[in-house]
Amino acid sequence: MLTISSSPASHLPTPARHSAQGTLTFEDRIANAPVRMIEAKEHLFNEGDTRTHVYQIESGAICLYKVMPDGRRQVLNIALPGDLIGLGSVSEHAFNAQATKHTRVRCMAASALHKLASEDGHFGLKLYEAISLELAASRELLLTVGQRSAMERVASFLLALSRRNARNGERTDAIKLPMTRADIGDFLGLTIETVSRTFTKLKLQGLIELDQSSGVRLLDVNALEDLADGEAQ
Amino acid sequence: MLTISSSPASHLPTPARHSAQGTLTFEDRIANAPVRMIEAKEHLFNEGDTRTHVYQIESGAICLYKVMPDGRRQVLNIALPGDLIGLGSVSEHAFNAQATKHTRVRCMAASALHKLASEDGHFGLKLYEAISLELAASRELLLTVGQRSAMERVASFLLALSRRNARNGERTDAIKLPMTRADIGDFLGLTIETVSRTFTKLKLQGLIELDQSSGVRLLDVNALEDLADGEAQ
DNA sequence: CGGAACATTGACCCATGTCAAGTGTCGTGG
DNA sequence: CCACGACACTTGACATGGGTCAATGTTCCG
Repeated sequence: MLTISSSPASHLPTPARHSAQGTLTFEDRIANAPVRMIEAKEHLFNEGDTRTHVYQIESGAICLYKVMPDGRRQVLNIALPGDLIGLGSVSEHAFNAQATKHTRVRCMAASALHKLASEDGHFGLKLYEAISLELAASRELLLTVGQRSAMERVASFLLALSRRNARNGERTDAIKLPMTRADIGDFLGLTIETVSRTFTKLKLQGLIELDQSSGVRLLDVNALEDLADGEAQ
Repeated sequence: MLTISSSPASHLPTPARHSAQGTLTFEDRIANAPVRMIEAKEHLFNEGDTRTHVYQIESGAICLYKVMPDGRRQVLNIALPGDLIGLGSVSEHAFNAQATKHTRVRCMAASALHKLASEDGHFGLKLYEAISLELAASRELLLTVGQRSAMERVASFLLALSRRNARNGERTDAIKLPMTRADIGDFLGLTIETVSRTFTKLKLQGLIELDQSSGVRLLDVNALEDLADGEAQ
């Protein structure tokens, strides 16, 4: 099942309580960390930058991607509100993080996180859980990009966004795409043209409805699921 | 840079020392964990199985893969000696693990690991580091599968194995492929035929030499690197 | 209103998939 | 030691999904 972003700890209820050691919980700390605003197209960090902070998205969307010397681009994830980005143990970022729209993030110093984790095992396990969800999402995307057809990829993608909405208590049949066709294409390993053609094909088949190219209504979720799983026709 | 398997902690020197709390280090524990033997084609675990253990490979190779209902298969990683597999926080495995040849693994109960991590932050950070390397490798593979051509994918793959050899102090210009063309194909998102044709193409270009289909000699690493990075011709 | 950025659509092409023979290579049993 | 079968790999001929290039539409914002 394709997943948009890792959706870590933040989605659990986050009561303001204290851990055994009397320190603040992971959720508390993030919730009170300083905010930073990023404009559309602005980069939060680039590949090769020193990993200074870990961020949690409050609103907006951040596109995580890698580029090849000739400009080919692979989007690794599209991080949405609630998601943590920048986790990892290597001292430099291995990818770029760019806002697709006006975005607010909470910033926590990586060194502070590291210190807390080494002092409080439960805190460290939180990081471990968060990153292991990211890994699962990355592997799911790998399956999609490596094995599925264009139709199947786009169907998987739409369902992933729908599930994401479900988790946030928003409607599951109406999706607002927080990114361009180019971002979707580079996420799914397709060109803009193929993404566009695939949307129209899905529309002609009566599975979706398009509203101004960034609004999508899912008309037949079951059919989309069969498609995504390669069980169509 | 494409990486074969995550290559975690185990590659650091592993002197038998004790951590601050007087408990054994991660490396000590793994090194003394019970061994299990697996025959070629046998599964270590399957998708959906309860995550009971974390394993470290001593010898052999384990192919990690996901399958779709219709049988399409994506190999996520090919774990080699030294690698940890089965890390993650979800209670069930999200993929299958199958030996490609006779393999020895060390087994550590996941519950014990979890307990140790919650008690000793440094121990937890080790897990975090190990899994974050896996994530980086998975994302690198995603770039390869999503953006590179067949030639570029195979070149990246061979170089990944070569670097892997380098880290183990083995020769970097002679590679023994521990898996079939089918495994390679499903790893790179290609068919067996395309993998085979690509090998012969590389051979005709004088970049590699083949010995009985599982031995590969790299004749021009620089050219292979240019190829892998999309900088050829 | 005008222009830039984004999206759609069409025509064509090509890299890779599919299908179908072959050709090793290896292990087993006669 | 050889014959045989199983399996993996290679190679060829052909088909096709998705890429490329180019034109047109649409949306949005100054």
